[in-house]
Amino acid sequence: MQAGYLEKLNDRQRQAVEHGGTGETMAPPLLVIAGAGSGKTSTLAHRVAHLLVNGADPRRILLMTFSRRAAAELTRRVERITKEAMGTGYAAEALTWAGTFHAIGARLLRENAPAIGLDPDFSIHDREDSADLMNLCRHGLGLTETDQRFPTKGTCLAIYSRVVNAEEPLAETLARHFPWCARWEAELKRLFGAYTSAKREQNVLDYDDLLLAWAQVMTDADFAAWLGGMWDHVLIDEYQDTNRLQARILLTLKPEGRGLTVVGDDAQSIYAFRAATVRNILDFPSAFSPQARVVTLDRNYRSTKPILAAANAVIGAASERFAKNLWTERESAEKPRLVTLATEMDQARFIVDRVLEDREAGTRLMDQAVLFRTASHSGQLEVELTRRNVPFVKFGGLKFLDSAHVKDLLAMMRFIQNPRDRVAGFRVLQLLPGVGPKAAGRVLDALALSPDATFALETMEPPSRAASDWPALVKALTTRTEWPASLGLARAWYDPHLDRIHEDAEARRADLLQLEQIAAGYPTREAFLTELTLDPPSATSDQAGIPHQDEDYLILSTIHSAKGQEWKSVYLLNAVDGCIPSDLGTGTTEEIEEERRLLYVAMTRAKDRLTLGVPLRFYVTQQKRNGDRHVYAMRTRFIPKSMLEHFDCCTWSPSRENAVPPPAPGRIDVARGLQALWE
DNA sequence: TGTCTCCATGTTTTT
DNA sequence: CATGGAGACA
Repeated sequence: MQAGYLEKLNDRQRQAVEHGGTGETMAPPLLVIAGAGSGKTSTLAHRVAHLLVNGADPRRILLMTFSRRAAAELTRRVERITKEAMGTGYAAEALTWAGTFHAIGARLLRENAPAIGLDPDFSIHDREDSADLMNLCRHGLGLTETDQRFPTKGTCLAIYSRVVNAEEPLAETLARHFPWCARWEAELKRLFGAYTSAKREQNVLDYDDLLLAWAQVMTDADFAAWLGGMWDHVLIDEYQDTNRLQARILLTLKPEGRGLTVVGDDAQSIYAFRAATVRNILDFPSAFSPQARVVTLDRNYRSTKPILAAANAVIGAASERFAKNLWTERESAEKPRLVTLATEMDQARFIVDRVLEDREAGTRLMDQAVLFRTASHSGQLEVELTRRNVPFVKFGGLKFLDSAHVKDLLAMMRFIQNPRDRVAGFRVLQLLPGVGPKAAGRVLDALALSPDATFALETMEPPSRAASDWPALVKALTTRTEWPASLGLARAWYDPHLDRIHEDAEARRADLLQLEQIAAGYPTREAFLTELTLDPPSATSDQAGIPHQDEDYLILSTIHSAKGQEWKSVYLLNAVDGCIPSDLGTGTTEEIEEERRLLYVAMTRAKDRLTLGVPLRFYVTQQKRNGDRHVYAMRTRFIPKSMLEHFDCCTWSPSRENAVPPPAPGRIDVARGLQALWE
C-alpha cells in the first residue's frame, strides 16, 4: 500500500523521497540532481514530509536553503503535505531548524557563545559595515599613504572573503582573481590580520565569520560530535551554490553522510563570484564510502517544448557539466521570441505594450516578469512603466537598507546593542555637527577603555564643538525602554538632523517610519538587527511601500534574484553581448560559462511564453573618454546563428505599430491665409 | 580640526 | 556618474 501523498510524484521523485526507507537507521547520503522546473522544491518538501509522517522528530531536522524566502516556501509546503497525509499536520514552527547557512550559523554561535569564547551580544556586520571596518583598518595601518593606490575597501573585502570562503591561499586568490593587486600581498595579509583582531575587539562578526566560526567549532572533535548529534536529517537545497567552507561544515557535521540529502543542479550554478563551486556537487558522491546515491530529475513540468528546446540548446554549448537533457510533455506551437529593437527605449515600449496586451487577454501582471543581468538595466523600463501607470516591484539591486538615513538609524541601534562596535559608533557620532572622524575616534577610544560604556558616555567630556548637541545624543543612546519604543526615541532624536543632512528629508522621513513599522514585527532589538542583516528586504517598488497583496503588479528582477521562481510569461532585457555576458565578466572562460548558465536560468523561468529583447543601439552612461554615448550591440554570443532555429526572430519598431498618420482633415489655403494677414 | 570642493577611479550578481 | 580621497580654507 502506498501513502496517498506520494501518488502525485513521478518514479524518480519518489525514489528521492523514499530513499533510505522508513527504518530506524538514518538513510545513506543522497544527491538529487534536479533540473530546472523538475519539481525540486516539491520533491524536497515531500521528502521532509515523508520523514515526518514516518516518525522523524521535526526538531531534529536541519533544513538549509539559499534564502529565507525559499525556507519559508519549503516549510509551508511540508506543512500542507503532512496535513494532507496525517490529518493533523505539523505547524510550520515545528521545523525549528530551517534557514540559510548563515542564519543557522548565527543562531548556533549566539546560543553557544559562552562555550566557544564569544560574547553573546555580538553584532553582525553586513557587507558595507565590513567594508567600513576594513577601511578603518586600512587607514590605521597607513596603507592609504602608499605611492601607488592601494586597493579600495570593497576590493580588500572581496579578496578577504574569497580567501575565506574558497579556502584558498591569499597568493593563489590574488593570482587567479585579483592579479592587479598581487603586488600588495604582504600588506593585504597584514590588513586582514588587523581586520580580524578589530572584529574580535569590537565583538563583531561579518557574514564570512558566521561560517568560519562555525567551521572552527567543528574542528573540535567533541563539539563536532555534539552538533552532528543534534540532527537526524540534514537537507541542503541549491547545493551547487555552496562554497568549500560550507561543504566542509557539512562534511564534518555528517562525516558518514548518514541522514544527509543535498539537492542541486550544476547547470544553474550562478554564484561563483561568491566562491561557490560546482565541485561541491560533482564531488559529493565520492566523498563517502560507499558512494552517495544519485537520483536525477530531468522531467520538466514548467516550460513548453519550444522554450525547453531553446534553453537546452543554450546550455548544451557549455563546456563542462553533468550530462542531462530536460524533457517535457507540454506541447506548444509558440517558439520563444527573439525581438530586435532599435534602442533600449523601444525595448521598454515593446515590453510594456505586450505586458498590457497579455493582461487584457487574462494573464495577470503577477504572472509576468521582466528579468535582467544587472539592476541598472531596467532603468528605462521603469520610466516607461511609471509613465503608463503600470505598478511593479523590483527585486535585486539597491535596497531599502542601503540608503544613508536608514543606515544611520540602524547604526544607532547597533551602537546601543554593542557599544564596542566602532563602525556603528563612528557613523552615529559624526551625525553631530562639529564632529568628524577625529573627534568620533577620540570618543570611541575613551569608550573602549571603560568597562561600562553607558557610564563612560554619560560622564565623559563632550567633543568641544558639539557640546550643545551632546546631551541629547547621550540621552537617546542611553535611555532604556521597551522594544520597539527605543527605535522611536532614536528616530525622534535623529529627526531634526535629517533636515540638516539631507535635501529630500520628507521622503526619507517616510522610510524611517516604515522602518519603525518593520521593527514592531520583531520581539527584541537583537532579533531585529540580526534578521534584518541576514535577510534584508530585497524588493523596492515605484511607490513608497510594496503594493498591497491583493494588488496586481509586474515583477522586475535580476536573474540572480529570480532563482527558483517561475512565471507564465518572462521577458529578458538586453540579450546582447556586454550585458549577457556582462562585459565585466568575460575575463576567464569560467566567468563566461557562468554567464551562459545565467542566461539558461533566465530562460528556464518561463512557463508558456519567453521573449528576449535585443536592442541594437545602446546608451552607455559610463561615457568612455569623450566618445560616442551610443554603442552598437550584438546579439549575445550564447545564441549563435545556428541556434536561431529555436527562436521566432522578428524586429519591432514603434512607427510600424502606430501605422501611417491619419489623413489631413479637409483642405485649407495657407497661402491665402498668410496673405490675408496684410490685407 | 572640520567642512567644502575638486579630481580620479572603477563600475555586476548577494548571504 | 557616484563615490571616496586629498587638498584648501575657515
